[in-house]
Amino acid sequence: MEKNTFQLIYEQVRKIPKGKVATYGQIAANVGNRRLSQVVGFALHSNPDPEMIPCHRVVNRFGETSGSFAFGGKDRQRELLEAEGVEFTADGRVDMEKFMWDGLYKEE
DNA sequence: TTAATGACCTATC
DNA sequence: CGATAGGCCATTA
Repeated sequence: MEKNTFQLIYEQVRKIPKGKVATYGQIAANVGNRRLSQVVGFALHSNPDPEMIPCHRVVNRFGETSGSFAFGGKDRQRELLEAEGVEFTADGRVDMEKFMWDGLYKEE
């Protein structure tokens, strides 16, 4: 069982604590290469395992999804995050300054 | 197999 | 300071 890039990405996404959000670049950095930011989005876009891949906890650098969502709708994301305790701004974004995942670069 | 695109980010002009 | 272009990795057609 080899760990593909997708698996690594899913690992980070699953490790996101409830009530917080992480950015693609952030996850990519934790995976190993920050350039994988796009691949992270791709992994979630494909969303082969939505049951274990909380895409709603993953947002871009601005705190919002790019419009697409594999769960059922971006509106669903706001509901899910709000249910987790995440606050949203009038801009319709998540308060990254306070909810951005703290687990940065976990070097072993 | 090659080419192009992609839920991005960073650096530069 | 603001906007534009590029780049990187992987997937899909």
